[in-house]
Amino acid sequence: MSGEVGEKTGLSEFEAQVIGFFCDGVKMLGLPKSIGEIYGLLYVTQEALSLDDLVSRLGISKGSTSQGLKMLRKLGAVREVEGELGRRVYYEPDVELKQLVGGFIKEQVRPHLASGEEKLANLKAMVHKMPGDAKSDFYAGRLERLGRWSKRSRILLPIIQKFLGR
Amino acid sequence: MSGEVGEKTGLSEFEAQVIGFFCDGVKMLGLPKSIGEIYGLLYVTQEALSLDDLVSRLGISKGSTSQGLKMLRKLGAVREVEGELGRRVYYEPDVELKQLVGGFIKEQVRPHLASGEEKLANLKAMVHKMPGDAKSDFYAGRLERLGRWSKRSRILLPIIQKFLGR
DNA sequence: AAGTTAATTCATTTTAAATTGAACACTAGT
DNA sequence: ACTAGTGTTCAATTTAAAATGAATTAACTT
Repeated sequence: MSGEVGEKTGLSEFEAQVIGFFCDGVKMLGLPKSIGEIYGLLYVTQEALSLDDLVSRLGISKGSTSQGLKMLRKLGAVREVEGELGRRVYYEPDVELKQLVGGFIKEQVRPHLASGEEKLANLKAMVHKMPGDAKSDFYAGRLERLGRWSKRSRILLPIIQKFLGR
Repeated sequence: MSGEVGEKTGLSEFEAQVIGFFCDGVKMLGLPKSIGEIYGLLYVTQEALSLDDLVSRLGISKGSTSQGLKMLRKLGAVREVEGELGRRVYYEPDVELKQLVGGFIKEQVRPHLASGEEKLANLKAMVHKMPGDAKSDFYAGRLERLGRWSKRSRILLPIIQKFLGR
């Protein structure tokens, strides 16, 4: 038995399945399973949940949960809500696809694209320093093409966001 | 030292950097580094290369290379070209972004989306069998929303493809 | 300021994924 | 049908990523 969702003590079959759904989803996006578990449980739960609620219901460690919430906050996928009494923080999910995708693009996609463009610039500089022979012409052509890929991707992102925002 | 590109024997600094560029790229897409190395070397090389060429220049195993090429073929990211003499197969990269994205969507994205929709259908069935109380209404609402996410993603894919195809 | 509860950090452990390489399979040539 | 050259498969290993949990920090209470 391999792909189980924690010890899922006290999770209904329905809840466990929804959580599994989100685990698959975040895996596809290259995020850790725990992120899917946390967001998944928040998504199927009407009330806001605290870190300790998540730990005890999901049966995962406090450390994972804390880190998972940190990431989810950065992605704008959860928001903190006022805890009734005491200083405990409660979380609820942001359920707007627009927000979720926006956060993912901003935090995960754009940084990679940016570092790629940086590397590309370095490579172009390297080709410039080469003797201008047939091979360096070939290289220049290939790099130019990569530049076009990068540019298109950059243009595409806001289109995606616009499409998903209503 | 951690993020090195193979033993890169006989790879020029320029080639190694281009390969690194593609390694980062495929990592972002959740594909193994070896895929990036193979495609990367094909991308910076004017001549078509055989499996053995890739093995010896990249310093990775035959097994990885064979599996990597298999995946790249399935993605439509490389094509076989006639080997001069002998029965050896030579590969060159498909450098059209349209093709690459199309293959990735077809092979990696659509299957996940499809299995997600399947799971969603199961969940909807589960809610139907529940007593019609406030909680099941909440569940139904959340599942409906997931359905909209899924539908939108499905509609978005061809838009992306159209945008990237010229 | 000592005590209490909540949350974070991070060195270690665990788990999952990718890589290896030897055995196997296919094809062509002799 | 044997041999040599190519390519694939898959059990075992390695590597990278994620999870754990004890120690630490922060925030509040009395």
